[in-house]
Amino acid sequence: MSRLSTVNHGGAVDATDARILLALDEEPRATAVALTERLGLSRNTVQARWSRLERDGALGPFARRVDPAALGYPLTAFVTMRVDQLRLTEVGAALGDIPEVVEVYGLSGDIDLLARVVAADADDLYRIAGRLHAVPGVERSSTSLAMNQLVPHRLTPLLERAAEGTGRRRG
Amino acid sequence: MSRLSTVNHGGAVDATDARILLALDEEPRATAVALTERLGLSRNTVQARWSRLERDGALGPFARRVDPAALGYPLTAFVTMRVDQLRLTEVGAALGDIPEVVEVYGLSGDIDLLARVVAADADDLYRIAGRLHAVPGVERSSTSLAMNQLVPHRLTPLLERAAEGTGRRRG
DNA sequence: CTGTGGTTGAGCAGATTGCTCAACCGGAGA
DNA sequence: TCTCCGGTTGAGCAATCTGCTCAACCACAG
Repeated sequence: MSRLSTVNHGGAVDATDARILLALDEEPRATAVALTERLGLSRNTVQARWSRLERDGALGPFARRVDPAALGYPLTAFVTMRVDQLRLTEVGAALGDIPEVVEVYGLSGDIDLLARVVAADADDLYRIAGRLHAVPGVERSSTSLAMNQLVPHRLTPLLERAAEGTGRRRG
Repeated sequence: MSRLSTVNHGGAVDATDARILLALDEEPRATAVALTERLGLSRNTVQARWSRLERDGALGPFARRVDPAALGYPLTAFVTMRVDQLRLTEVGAALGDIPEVVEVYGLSGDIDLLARVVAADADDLYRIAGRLHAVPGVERSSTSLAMNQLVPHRLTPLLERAAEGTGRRRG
């Protein structure tokens, strides 16, 4: 395998990939041909890399782009939990059964779990928070409502950084 | 009132939209024609709704699909912070200047801010955490490493719920 | 020097898109 | 009940794009 601008394997994204991703970020519905022109690459290259990114899992599921607010869940809250470590798996499964639980992380430190939940309104959130708290194995939980997004989700800065040394691989 | 392709306004997603989104989730590169067949809708409908979803902001930026790990940042951590409320905006801006800060929420409760950060490795994380802590206005911060994802990010359950009363309009 | 792998340009049949039009259909309002 | 309105549908068409294959290049590793 080469290293200079390699369609690398394993999950790394090189500068060219990053440029493709940035272009797609600006124009999600762009065709391969459009990227070809914008990036000055050949269509073959664009398609090969794009396919690879999609296949190698560098791109998460499409649903990540869906805005919960548009779906009818304008409220977001974070629930921190302390749980019985022996029942961690069980708790994870139980949380997974709650549709409004969007994601759950196991954390280091004195908080065991962090769950991000969405809700239709305050009552809904109250109900959901209660449901989380009631999960067997959960010893304590605390719910914080997301009041505003100081920094909305973004990866662009990192993509731009990755795109900088165009053609170069990571050191 | 809006007239331009108004399936529903404001950002609500109806059952048909949800079905389209679910289909796209299964096959992100699906063509409109493919969706047409899979969903039993006309091509016109699919295209009109898809365009609307894209334009009305029901779909977040493409970059949300990019996996930080593939980008070279396999570590995720959550940093909770208490800040000088008067300097909240200032702090937000400062956090936004740090590329590894993927998103920041202002929270209710005794924790003011929750930042999600990604890092290349432990050292990198340590450096970034330090940088957050050093932001003027930040009084206290605590970093927790995301050890594992008990529930990986997903919206499918909510989409399925929304898709259920197919043919029914928003409530 | 040679093998390897990524990139490029070319080509082609077939699929897809963007757009427009007319006809339908059900609900809201007159 | 009748009429208007907006969403849905089917159809059609030119232009574009995709999927795939090939041969030629090029830089690097061995």
